[in-house]
Amino acid sequence: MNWTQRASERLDAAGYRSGAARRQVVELLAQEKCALTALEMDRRLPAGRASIYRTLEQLEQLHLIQRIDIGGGAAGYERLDPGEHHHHHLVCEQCGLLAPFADPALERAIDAVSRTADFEVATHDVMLRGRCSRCRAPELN
Amino acid sequence: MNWTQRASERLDAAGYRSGAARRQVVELLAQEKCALTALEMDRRLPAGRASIYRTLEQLEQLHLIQRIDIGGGAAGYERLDPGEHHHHHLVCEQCGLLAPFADPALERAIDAVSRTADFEVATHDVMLRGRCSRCRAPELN
DNA sequence: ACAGAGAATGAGAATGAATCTCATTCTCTG
DNA sequence: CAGAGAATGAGATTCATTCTCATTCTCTGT
Repeated sequence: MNWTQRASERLDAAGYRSGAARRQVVELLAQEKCALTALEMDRRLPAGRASIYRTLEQLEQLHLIQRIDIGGGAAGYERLDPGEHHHHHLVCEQCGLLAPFADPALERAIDAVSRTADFEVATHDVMLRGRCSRCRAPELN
Repeated sequence: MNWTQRASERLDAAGYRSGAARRQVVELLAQEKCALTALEMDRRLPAGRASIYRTLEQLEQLHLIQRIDIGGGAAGYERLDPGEHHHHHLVCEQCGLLAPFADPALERAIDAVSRTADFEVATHDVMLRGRCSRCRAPELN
């Protein structure tokens, strides 16, 4: 079963109704490999902004997508597949390139802090910022 | 030498001129213990918004303050002292409480990833989100 | 001291992201 | 297949941030 099907089923099960806008957003997210911003979706789809944000909110609540903070006050959204494991991102401050990475030691350290803290930790974000290899080789641009 | 002095000296050395707005921002940041948003500063100071943002940009460039992303599309700024060691934050998603924490194992894991990555990593952010102990004990509110 | 070059300031307009409003359209259920 | 009420989307609104530019202020050189 692919992500599109899983998402539709879970949305239905949660009591939401199916509509044109929701289908468009789910399909776009299903195709895309990396994170997309809400306004980028608004540009690419005929659906209205409000419906796009509403759908993203529902999908996030059901853990079907992950919202990631890509500097500049904007958020990106990407598909969350059950098999794929949890990962974080490297962002190039020059060109905006987003690259995923995963590291068990990092996750272990975060889990340890979460257990110790006087907080009920629900989620965490890690973002490494710098320059990608492309931007470090200016003669290529 | 305190932070206010250090900041003023470094700003002067960088070629910026001293003005009323800059002094106000530096003094406010010097007093405050935790992160402040730019608009909070705008509310508390007679200085204009534009000057506040300009000063924050200069201070950040000189590593005299640190900009931290406190969800909701807003940024907080806090003083960076040379002696104090690097730390991250826990944010309460209910009341917005910001609490600092530091963890050597976490830093080691991040350094290891940074070395391995095909990126020249300059900075990193870690944010743990959840509910603070106060918000978990609703009878107290 | 002080004049002058040009940096700093701040009021308000502009931009960008996200949220809200509400009349209309569409989906399911009975 | 009718009706209750959810979904939709155009546009207004809010909030953070950035930009513009006329005015004020800081330094530097004399």
